[in-house]
This record gives sequence, structure tokens and C-alpha cells, in this order.
Amino acid sequence: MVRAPCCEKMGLKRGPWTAEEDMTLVAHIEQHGHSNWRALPKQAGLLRCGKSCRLRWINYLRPDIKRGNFTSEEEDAIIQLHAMLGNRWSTIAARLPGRTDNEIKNVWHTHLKKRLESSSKPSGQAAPKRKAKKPAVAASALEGPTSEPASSPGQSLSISPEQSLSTSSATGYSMASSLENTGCSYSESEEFQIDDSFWSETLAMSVDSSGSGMETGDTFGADSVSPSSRNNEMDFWVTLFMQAGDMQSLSQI
DNA sequence: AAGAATAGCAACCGCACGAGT
DNA sequence: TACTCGTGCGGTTGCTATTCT
Repeated sequence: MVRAPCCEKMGLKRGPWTAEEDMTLVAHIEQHGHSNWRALPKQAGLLRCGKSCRLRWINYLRPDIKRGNFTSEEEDAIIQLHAMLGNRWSTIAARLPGRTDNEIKNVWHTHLKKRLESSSKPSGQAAPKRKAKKPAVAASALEGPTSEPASSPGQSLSISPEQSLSTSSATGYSMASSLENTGCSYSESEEFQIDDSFWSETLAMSVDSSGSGMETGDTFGADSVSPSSRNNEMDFWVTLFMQAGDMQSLSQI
């Protein structure tokens, strides 16, 4: 299937968004919604492609975006979820209300991956060389209703304390051992592997707990879960892994 | 103080999927 | 059934800020 590039029309602007463009986009979406991203820039009078508008909205302009540094709780959650899901950033983001897949992806590549790498080494704790950077330039255009403090009340991780595996920030990481408990073997860069006993146990469990044990989309982030079956399916597996982890942990007590 | 090196992050690109026709 | 369209996702790039020398 050969498709034309999304920005096939000449004259469409690229690069960083200006405050004016941000305001135009936000105003248009607040008034008309975003039922059709491709038509939206034209309707809003923006010289951007729909894809760019969508990205800007999802990653930056959405009112429920939580900005600011990631808390250690969030970072631990990302580490755990990444250990289970791999690079399924959107699924991970669905578990972290107010955080976007792009943001999580960036945090993973810039902070967490290095943290894991350094913690896996016997010595040489890599202390952060740089202090936190100030917010991005374009963020200044959005000061006010859209910018939230880093930890706004009412927003919390979707991972319950029970689901959350050890979140010791001293080591910062205990997922590998936890996954071993679930029957998964995890190495830093490879997909973890699952043995048959794990599947038989977890699948049996999921049947037992169907209808009650499984979370549904409305417990996740506000708009992060689309009705698509793909997402629901992924959420199903996330829940499954977490429940399996809990079960295994409990059984060892 | 200036230039180089590095880190952080916003944005782009291409592919895949589902829905509609 | 085959095709198109719109959307979402993950990988990657490139600019800017910050730190180091």
C-alpha cells in the first residue's frame, strides 16, 4: 500500500510551534473538538498538517497533561511497566495519567535506561551530572489553565500499591527479580520470556477473575484509552502480568 | 570567557492497523 | 475482497540548554 506523505501539500509549516499556533489549535479544539485531524488545520487556519496538530495536542496542549519532573513513583512505574511491556510507550502512558507516550519515551531514554545500566553495575553510581532543565520554551505560551503542577491532586498512578512491585528508590529497581517470580526471565534489552507454567497459571486465573479482576478502560487515564480492541487487549495483558506478579509474590510469603 | 561536549526534549517520519466504501 | 483514508504508535532526528574543560 503506497500512501502519500501526510504533508504532501507545499507550504505547510514545520518545526517548533509558536504560542499563536498553540492558542489557535487549543481554541479550535475546545470549540469544535478533533473529530478529523486531517481537516482540522484547514478549519482552524493553521499551516500545519493534521498529524503535526494531533501530536502537538496530545503531547503538549491537552489540558490534562501533567507537566514537570517525573516523581520517583512514576519513574518506578515506568521501569516496571517497561520490564513487562517493552517499548509499548502508549500502553505505559495509559497507566500514568497525565503523561504522554512521547514524554515517557524520552524519560526512559534519557534517565531510566541509564539508571538501570548504572545500577546493574557493581559500583559507580552515576549521579546526575546536570540539574533539572527549565521547561521548554513553548511551554510559556501555556502558562495558566493548561499547566499543572508536577503532582496535581486527584491524579495518581493507575498502579495500586498492591500492584506496584517493590519501589525502593535505594536500588531503584527490583523488577528483574519480581519478574523471575512470575516465571519471566528478564534481561535489559531483550523481551522477557514466559514459560508454560506461567501461562497456564495466569490464564486460569484470568478466567477465574473475569469480570471482577480485570480493569476496564474507564479506570485508566482520561482519554488515553481508545475504544480500539488493541488497547483493550493490551490493558488486559498488563493487568494479567500484574496480577500474576502479585499471585506469585503472595505464594512465596 | 569561550568553545566543545553532552543531555534533554519537541517534533518528524514511516509503518501498521482498523474502519469505511 | 480490495482499496483508501484517518489515526496511532514507536523510532529517530535535530535543536537548544547546560555543563565541562
